[in-house]
Amino acid sequence: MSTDSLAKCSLNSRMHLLLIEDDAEAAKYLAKGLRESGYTVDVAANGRDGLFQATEQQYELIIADRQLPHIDGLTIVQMLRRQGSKVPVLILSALGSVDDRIEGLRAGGDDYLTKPFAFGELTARIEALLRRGPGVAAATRLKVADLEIDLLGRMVTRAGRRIELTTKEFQLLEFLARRQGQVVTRTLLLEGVWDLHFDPQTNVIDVHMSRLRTSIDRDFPKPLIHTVRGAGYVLRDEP
Amino acid sequence: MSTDSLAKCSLNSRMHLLLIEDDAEAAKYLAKGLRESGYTVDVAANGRDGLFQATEQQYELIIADRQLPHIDGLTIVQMLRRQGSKVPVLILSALGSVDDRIEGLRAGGDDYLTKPFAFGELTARIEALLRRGPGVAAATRLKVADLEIDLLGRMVTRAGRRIELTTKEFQLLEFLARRQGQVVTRTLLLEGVWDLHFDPQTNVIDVHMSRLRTSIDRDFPKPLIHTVRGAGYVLRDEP
DNA sequence: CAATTTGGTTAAGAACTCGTAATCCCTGCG
DNA sequence: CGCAGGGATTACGAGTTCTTAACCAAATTG
Repeated sequence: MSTDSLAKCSLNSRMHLLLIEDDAEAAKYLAKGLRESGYTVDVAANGRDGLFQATEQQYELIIADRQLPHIDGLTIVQMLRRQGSKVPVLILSALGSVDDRIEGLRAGGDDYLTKPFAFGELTARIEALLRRGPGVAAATRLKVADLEIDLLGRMVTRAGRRIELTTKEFQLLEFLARRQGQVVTRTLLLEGVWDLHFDPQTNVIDVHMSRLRTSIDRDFPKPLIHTVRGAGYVLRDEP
Repeated sequence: MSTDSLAKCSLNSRMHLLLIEDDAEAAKYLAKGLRESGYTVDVAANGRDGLFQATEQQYELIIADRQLPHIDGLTIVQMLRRQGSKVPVLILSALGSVDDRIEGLRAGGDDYLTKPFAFGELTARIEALLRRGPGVAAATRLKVADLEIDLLGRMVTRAGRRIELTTKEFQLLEFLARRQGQVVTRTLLLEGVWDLHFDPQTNVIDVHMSRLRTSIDRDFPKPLIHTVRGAGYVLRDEP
C-alpha cells in the first residue's frame, strides 16, 4: 500500500499551518502541495518573521526549517515553549546526522523530518502530530442528518443521492459540518474558509451560502442550512 | 513504487517483517534472531515511526509491542485496518490477562503473544500467520467497477475488453487504483509516479491523465477518472 | 539505421470558479 | 403602511484551471 495511508491522511480538516522556510522555491512547492491537501498555509521566509507570526496568530501546526536566517528552527521552538505555546512544531532538517537537540523534540510531542523527504511523508507526519493523542484518528467523514461528507473522496451525498460541489462550497460545508448545531458567525467563516482577517465589504459569504443552499437543500423537504439573523448560519436538522 | 514494490513483494521469497518495539535491547535481540531465521527485518522504535513505515512499505507481517511511545500497538492495528491494509499483525504484550487478548484480537490483530515468550514460539506463530493463506497475501490485482488491473501481468481490462497502456499510463492508473475513491493531489502524483520532488512547471500530469482517460474512459458510458478542480483526480465509479 | 513507440513540452481554447455588483425580498418597527 | 437594514438571488466577467492536439526528442525495435 505504501503511500496509501498518506493520501488518506492528507485531506482532512481545514487546518491553519505556518511554514517557515527561507528557500523560496521549496516553500512554494510545499505550500502548494499542502494547499492541495486542504490546508490553509501561511509562509514566513525567515526565523524572525516566522516567530512573530507564530505568536501573533494561532496555528494548529508549525513547520519550520532547521536553518533559517535570523533565528533558527530549534530556537523558534524554544521561544514558543517559553511563551507557553503548545503548538506542535515539525522541524525540517537538511542535516543527515541525528542531533541530540533534535532528538529531544520527539519527547516534546514534536517531530522532525530530514531533507530530502517525500511529500507524502510530510503530510503523514503532519497528520500524526495533529491527531489529538493516540487512538483518536482524524475524522474522514462527517454526517449531519441524511447528509454525508466524505473528506477523502471530496464527495457529498444527501439521502443517498450524490451532490456535486465546487471547492469553495465544499470547504464551506465542511466548516459548517464540523460545527454542526452551532451558530457560525460571518467573521468565523471569513477567517476559516476565506482566510481573510478583515471585512471584505462585500457579500461573498451570502453568495456562496446561497449557492451551497441550492445544492444542499433545494431538492429536499427539510433544509439543513439555517440563517440566524444578525448572527450567522447553522447547519443542523431542526429548523 | 508501483511495479518496483510489486516485484519486491511478490517475487521475492525473503519475507519482509516490521518490528515495532521500543525496548532497544529486546528489539535488537528479536531482530537478530529473526534475521537468522531468514527474515528481512526493519525496526521502528516507537508507534509513530512504526505506523509510518508500515504504511510506507509493504510488509508481509508486522510485529508490534502492545505498549509503545506515541501510538500503541493496538492503535496501530486499528489505523492500518482503517486504511484497508490486511497485513497480519502480531501483538507482543506484557499483559497476560484474557481481557487484553480479546481486546487485542478485536482491534484487528491477528495474533497475540505474551511476554516473556520463547523465541521458538514467536517464529512458530509468524509462520502460522504467513501460511494462513492467500486472503492475507498482497494484492496482485485491483478492481474499480468493471475495470480490472492485473499487476503481475501488467494487463488492464474493462468490461472484459483488453486495454493496452504504456508504462507511464499503467503506473498512473495503478497509483490511482490503489487509492480508489480518494482524491489524489497533483503533488502526490508527481512524487509517486514521476518521482519529482519539485514543481516541473509543466502540465505533464494533465497530459498523461488525458491520455489515460482516452484509453480507459473513451469507449465506455461511465467515466471512472474524475477531475477534482483545484485538488487533483479520483478514480471511482460514481461521478 | 530507419521506423516505431513512448514520454515530455507547448499552446490554444474550452470549461469552470468565484467575487462583484445590481436587484429583489423579507422582517420588524416606527 | 412604508421604510430601513439585513439577507437572498441572479447575472456577468475576469481569471484560473483543465483538456486536447500537435510537436519533438529520446528510447526501442526490426
